[in-house]
Amino acid sequence: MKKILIIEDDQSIHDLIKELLIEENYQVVDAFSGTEAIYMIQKESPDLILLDLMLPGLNGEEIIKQVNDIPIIVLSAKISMKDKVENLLNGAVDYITKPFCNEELLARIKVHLRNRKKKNQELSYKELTLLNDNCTLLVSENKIKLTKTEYAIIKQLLLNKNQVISKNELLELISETTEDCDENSLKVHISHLNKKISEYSSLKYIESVWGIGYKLKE
Amino acid sequence: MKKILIIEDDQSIHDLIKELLIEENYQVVDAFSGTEAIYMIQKESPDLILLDLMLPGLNGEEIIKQVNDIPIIVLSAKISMKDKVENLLNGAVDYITKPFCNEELLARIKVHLRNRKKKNQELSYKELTLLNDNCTLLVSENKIKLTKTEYAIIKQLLLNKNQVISKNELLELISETTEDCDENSLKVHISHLNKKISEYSSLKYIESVWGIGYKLKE
DNA sequence: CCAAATCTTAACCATTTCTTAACTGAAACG
DNA sequence: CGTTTCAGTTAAGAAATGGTTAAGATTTGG
Repeated sequence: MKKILIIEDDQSIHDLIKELLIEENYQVVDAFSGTEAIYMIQKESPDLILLDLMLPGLNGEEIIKQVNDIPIIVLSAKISMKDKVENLLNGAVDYITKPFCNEELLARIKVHLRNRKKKNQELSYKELTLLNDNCTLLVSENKIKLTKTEYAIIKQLLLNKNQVISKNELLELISETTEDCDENSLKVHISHLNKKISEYSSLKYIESVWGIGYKLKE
Repeated sequence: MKKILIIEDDQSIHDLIKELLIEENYQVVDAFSGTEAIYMIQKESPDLILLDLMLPGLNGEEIIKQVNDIPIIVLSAKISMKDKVENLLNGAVDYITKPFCNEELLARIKVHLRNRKKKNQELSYKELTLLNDNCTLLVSENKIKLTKTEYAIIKQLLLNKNQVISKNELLELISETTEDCDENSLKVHISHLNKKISEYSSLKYIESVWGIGYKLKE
């Protein structure tokens, strides 16, 4: 499921686009100002960005310059050829003038998502780095091969660093990967994980919180 | 120097565009009919195609369907949204309605050449080189003949070297070539591929990642 | 329309991973 | 201090996955 960031301060237009995208089964994240946009790009790393040029805070042109590897489609009421050409040359991949036709927007979104593979973003915490390949954990440069369940578990812990995850929550979160996993099975997986990590690190990374669940050691 | 193919039967428009592109230091090749276009695409393998839809011989829509990995910008007087959307979905990367502004055309050409540069990778890896003929893989000078499904599989693996591709993803990617392929069938194809490659190489190139998918051996 | 090439199906076995369950140790609590 | 409950470790067996092969179905090319 592809993730699209809508950067648009006009609430009604924003909602309109959002509804359209959700109907087409895209995951949508929102930003209503330039500064919020930069934050959301880093936090969510969307697959594609729809950008209105006139924004409070940082303006659209600045955002285009700061983003490198996510396709940006500019949606703008500015129809001057100078704007259009400049933004395309600066890094936008398309420029659609408002008002636009929904079908055309959707078609152009598909064009730019086509063939694009999701960016390789890595999760990390201290010496640990989880690669985006579903099976590798780095412990300070050393590659450890994980099973898909172990990968799912450490991924959730890394996504929630500094927080305790209850065992039920964790089981729920990994249920897509590993269906029939109960608490007993979970503690075996955690044990395996700690054993694998301890081969390359003196820290015991996964800590249990008595009666509640697990978290990464501080 | 990038090579652009202009497919346009109207001589005056054709010349206009050609002049514009040459001024911008592009190398230009010409086609004035659909059939000539197909011939020129094979002979010249241009980096980008500018395509007028209404052509003698094969029409533009057919050309779009036949071309896979060269970006096509449609230039058309047809302004109906249906045409626009259909052609974009069928494989065109952009659609500019005539009459158009020269600067916009140049900007959009740059956008799509830029995209292609990022995407375009050599289809080779260590001793392996995949020829562009849909059926030949070189293993250090030795030609191996592949079936179209085997070709599609190794192509996707080469396009995603250093990454694990899940079996579902792989099935999705080759579905255009081979429709009714399931996981069982896939593992047979992979087995055949490894067998063929192993005749000329001691490395086992296609590695399975247990429970996840496949990747090329590091 | 036939022969050859290719693809899918299914069975077999080897391997990896997961779960189960028993045992041991530690924390909470009266 | 002893009991209870939870956590960690371990090993064994169950289950799932991958590789190989061959047979039959389907497609392709002459």
